[in-house]
Amino acid sequence: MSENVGRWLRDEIENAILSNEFSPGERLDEMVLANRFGVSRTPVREALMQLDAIGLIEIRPRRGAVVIDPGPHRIYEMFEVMAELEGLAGSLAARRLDDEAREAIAAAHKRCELSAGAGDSDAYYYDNEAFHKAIYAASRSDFLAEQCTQLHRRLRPYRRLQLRVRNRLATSFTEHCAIVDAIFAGDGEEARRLLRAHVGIQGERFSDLVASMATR
Amino acid sequence: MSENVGRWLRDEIENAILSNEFSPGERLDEMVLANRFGVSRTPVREALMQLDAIGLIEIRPRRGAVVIDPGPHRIYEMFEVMAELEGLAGSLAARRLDDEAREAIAAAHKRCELSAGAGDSDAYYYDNEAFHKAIYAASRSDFLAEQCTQLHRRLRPYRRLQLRVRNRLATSFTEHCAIVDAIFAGDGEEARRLLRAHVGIQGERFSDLVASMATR
DNA sequence: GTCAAGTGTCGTGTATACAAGATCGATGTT
DNA sequence: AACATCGATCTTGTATACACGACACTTGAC
Repeated sequence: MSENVGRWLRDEIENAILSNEFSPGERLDEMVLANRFGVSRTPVREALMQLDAIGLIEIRPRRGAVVIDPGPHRIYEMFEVMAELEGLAGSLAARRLDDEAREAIAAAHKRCELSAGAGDSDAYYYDNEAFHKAIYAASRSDFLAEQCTQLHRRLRPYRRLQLRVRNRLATSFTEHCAIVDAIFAGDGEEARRLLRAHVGIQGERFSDLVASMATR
Repeated sequence: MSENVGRWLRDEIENAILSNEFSPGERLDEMVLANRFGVSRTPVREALMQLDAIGLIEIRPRRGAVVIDPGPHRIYEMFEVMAELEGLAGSLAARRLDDEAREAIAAAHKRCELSAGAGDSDAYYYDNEAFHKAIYAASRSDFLAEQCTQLHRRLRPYRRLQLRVRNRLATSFTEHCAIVDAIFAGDGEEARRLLRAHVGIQGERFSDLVASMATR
């Protein structure tokens, strides 16, 4: 539990939303949440205000809070922006790479290889996350790293779906290999291009998924 | 005044911070703010929680809120990210341009020409903002437009300093011309490159400014 | 039978009260 | 004289109380 209840609740509710425990469009009743977590309405409200500011929920005056449903199109837009930011991170990483960052990326890449080889999509999910975070760190831009991490979190639920798609694990790892090569070679533009494609393809795959579900 | 006091206060305090009325590092006392705006502590706290979530202030548990001082390096990082996002917006705008967006950009560009010609840096400041917003809108990506607008706001105080630099007005407008040409020609990659440079140079100029002040 | 208006109930918005921790100063000791 | 410890005061964190608005249900009229 964090130092103050409000912040703890924010994380709790945020996780509940991102893990789809609270579905998009669902109403978040302050008293229900307060009872569930055994606190009063005050810290619950503070948590909700913060989630509203972040954009995870919407508080309509006098009408309560609902979980925002980004909708397929907006999710695609988010992937599009994410692709650009990851591309920048890769480009900077290639230019600014030092031994420490190199080791971190190599280690994360190695773990991805193991979980991809084992076909363990849950394990790969986490190792993949660590791999991308290693690249953010290597960019040596704190602000960029924060922006990427935040978007990564927001897109987590939609990304997770895709690893179950046939062959995506192997394809993803192959793309990682090329990315690592480009970064280690110091080729910033190539790293940018590859990462942009690597992330962008997830947005497109997501679109395909939605389209196939809509026409089903 | 917005529909509820909390949201109104958030905007009010946010503006006060962005216009440097509250300086970086300054302590924000809840009671002082409450008295100043004639409300109780509750909505003040809600506003502060939101500003904390956005990253404008930091609330240290039991020790109060202070305005975050990004520091020159982080501001440079923010310009770097902004350059990338504006580049993406320009690239999308070039590809997706329709008549309405074309008109909006042309009109905003025209106003920039007038204020630049008059050497009116205050007017140019606002016209420039409108010009960039027209490009965000032309990108037809709501999420991207929001991200750009948010960063634009955050960087406002630092951007404003620069228009006073000698010849920056004319240079900026010249860059705008090339950007408009690329977008209207449908050349996404050129628009991306030009916008990236246009925004990126502001980060570099800011760095120069800081450096010159530090060695003064 | 359907639609509209009014009333009641529920939930949010703001204020206030109380509790707990942090800071600063004073006093005592080394 | 300087440092540490204890205490008072001030500020934040949480709870509770009250007020106002929204929504739903009921009742009456057309």
